[in-house]
Amino acid sequence: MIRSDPPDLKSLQTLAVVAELGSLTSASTALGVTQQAVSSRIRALEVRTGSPLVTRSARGSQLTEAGLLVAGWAKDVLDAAERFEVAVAALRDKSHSQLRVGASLTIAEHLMPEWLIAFQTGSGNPAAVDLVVANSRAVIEQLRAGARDIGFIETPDVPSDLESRVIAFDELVVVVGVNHPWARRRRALSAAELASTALVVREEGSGTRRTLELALDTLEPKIVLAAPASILPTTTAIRSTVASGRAPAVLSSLAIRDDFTLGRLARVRVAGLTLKRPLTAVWVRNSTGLPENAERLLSIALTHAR
Amino acid sequence: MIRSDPPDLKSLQTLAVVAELGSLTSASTALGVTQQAVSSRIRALEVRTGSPLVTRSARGSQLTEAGLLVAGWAKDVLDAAERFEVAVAALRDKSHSQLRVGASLTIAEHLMPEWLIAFQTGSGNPAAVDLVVANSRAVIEQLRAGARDIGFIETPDVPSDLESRVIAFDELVVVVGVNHPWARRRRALSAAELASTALVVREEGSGTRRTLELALDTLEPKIVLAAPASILPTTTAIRSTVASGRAPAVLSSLAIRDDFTLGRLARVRVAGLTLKRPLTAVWVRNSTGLPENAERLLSIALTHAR
DNA sequence: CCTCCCCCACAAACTCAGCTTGTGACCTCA
DNA sequence: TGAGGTCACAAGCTGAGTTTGTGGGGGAGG
Repeated sequence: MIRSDPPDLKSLQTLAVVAELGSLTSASTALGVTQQAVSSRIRALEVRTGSPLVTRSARGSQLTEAGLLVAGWAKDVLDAAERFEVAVAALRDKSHSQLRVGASLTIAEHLMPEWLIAFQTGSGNPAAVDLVVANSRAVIEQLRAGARDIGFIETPDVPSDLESRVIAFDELVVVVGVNHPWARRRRALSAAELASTALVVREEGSGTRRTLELALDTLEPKIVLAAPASILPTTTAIRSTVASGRAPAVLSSLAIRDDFTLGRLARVRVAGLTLKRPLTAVWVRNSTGLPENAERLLSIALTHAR
Repeated sequence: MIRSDPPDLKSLQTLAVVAELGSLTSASTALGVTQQAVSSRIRALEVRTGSPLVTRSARGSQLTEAGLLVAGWAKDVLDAAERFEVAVAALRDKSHSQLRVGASLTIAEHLMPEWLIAFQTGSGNPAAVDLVVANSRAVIEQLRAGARDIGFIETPDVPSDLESRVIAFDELVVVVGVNHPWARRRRALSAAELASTALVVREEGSGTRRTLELALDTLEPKIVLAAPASILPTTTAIRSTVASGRAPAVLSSLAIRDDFTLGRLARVRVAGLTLKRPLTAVWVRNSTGLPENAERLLSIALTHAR
């Protein structure tokens, strides 16, 4: 499990700025370091990639073909880092915040970072966001107590004393490692086949497991889930077990987006079984209505979920 | 343009390993550093995020609620970093490679990293990939000369002496900054409106600009493009100009995926104008057929493009 | 209850990657 | 030809992150 050393984000950022400004010197002033520091960062990147990345001239520096390519790849990493930063900032700025948001874990993890960036970008006033992560029940309690302006939860059971709006649907999907026989199946799996197979699951009481049991329960004839292959505490642990091992798992499609596109996991379709649960925005009903910032975040969430 | 300091990937990786292994000490051996180093990295992350991330005990360390959240966000960054690493490795390993790939810039930049990860992950033998980036004509020449095993290009004009297969379609889209009036339009733009507006464009001869001119040319009555607002050399430069400024641009949908989800750019629909161009895999027709590795990359490309 | 073991925190010394400072070569443009 | 720009090389510095060394504390097992 010894991966290679991760790339240095400062160097990647430097390359991006050089690409934008067209010279090492101007990039150095923009970054607040000396020209030599920029020069050395770029050189280090060139050593690491094994190709010249910029053509230096007396009139500035242009990216080479390879440089453009690397800069493009670097942009993906830097964008991901920006999402991370904004999300963490929201977690930290619990003080003097102008918008207090509650969210369940899946939403906070996989959707909120994008929403928050759009929230900060879209408007002139950079409102401080206070994000609290809790399960659906706790989010609802905090809303009622006036401790949150708006909440995002995953359960279908929304109390009637709260306003709510469905944002999107989270689908649970069956996934296997790419070497699992099911990965090459053409025909859809039957619900009975799935239920009779030992799965890797979260501990009892987890939302995803409960949703699966409920869905199987509605089928006729009733199907009971086989004993699990193993019980693991986190989604991440399940993910890596499935990727390397032999047992399938049922996970939120939000949680496995990357693994799917990266080819680490394969999705298996199941006939006659849809495991959807709504992602819902909730807020308290009162005369003043939804605060403006909360309103904006809600509309962003609706837009992004499409 | 002075962004905040980027996060330290080593710390993020450390958090991920701690989450997986359940103790700082075991994580330290996995990472090849001392327990104190791991402890200090986690502590630094905790200072940065302003919340405790792990609960230390005599039996190991579990992630807190906040820790799980941060670890989830960190995973996105680490995955992006992995894509970067693999793509760069392909660029560097020009020697003793078992698969020689040619690709045009857009494909190499936005699709190849994912394909390469799947390529390395999916099979037991980690073949060295030699990736060369060039325009479509150069890729075709290299294929004919036997210098490449397979190529991926963006033009519809595939010579008939080569085998080819369409992978997907790249669509050009009209984008504006989020504060641009078009961003709030409900009705689609007309082609004439678009053409009479000054755009930010690549220099003459660029593929995207050519595609736009051709599409407008097929309309009846013929529409001629207005003088550009500015001419910029790279897609990145166009992107930031559009994001902050007043002029629209026409860009590949692949190039602006992130800006769109991050809320930096907004897409504008144009009535009666579809700017699609095929992304095509090409290889030489010969008796031995496509080498096995090239075959695998092709099928990965087909799968991922869906 | 005591002892051993494992896990983690604290403190001080170290070390080297990356920075700044200082300088010079080179190109371009007027 | 000189002035103003760009970038590279060299040497010293500096501090963030590391190792080394040590101690506290909680569980497990006798």
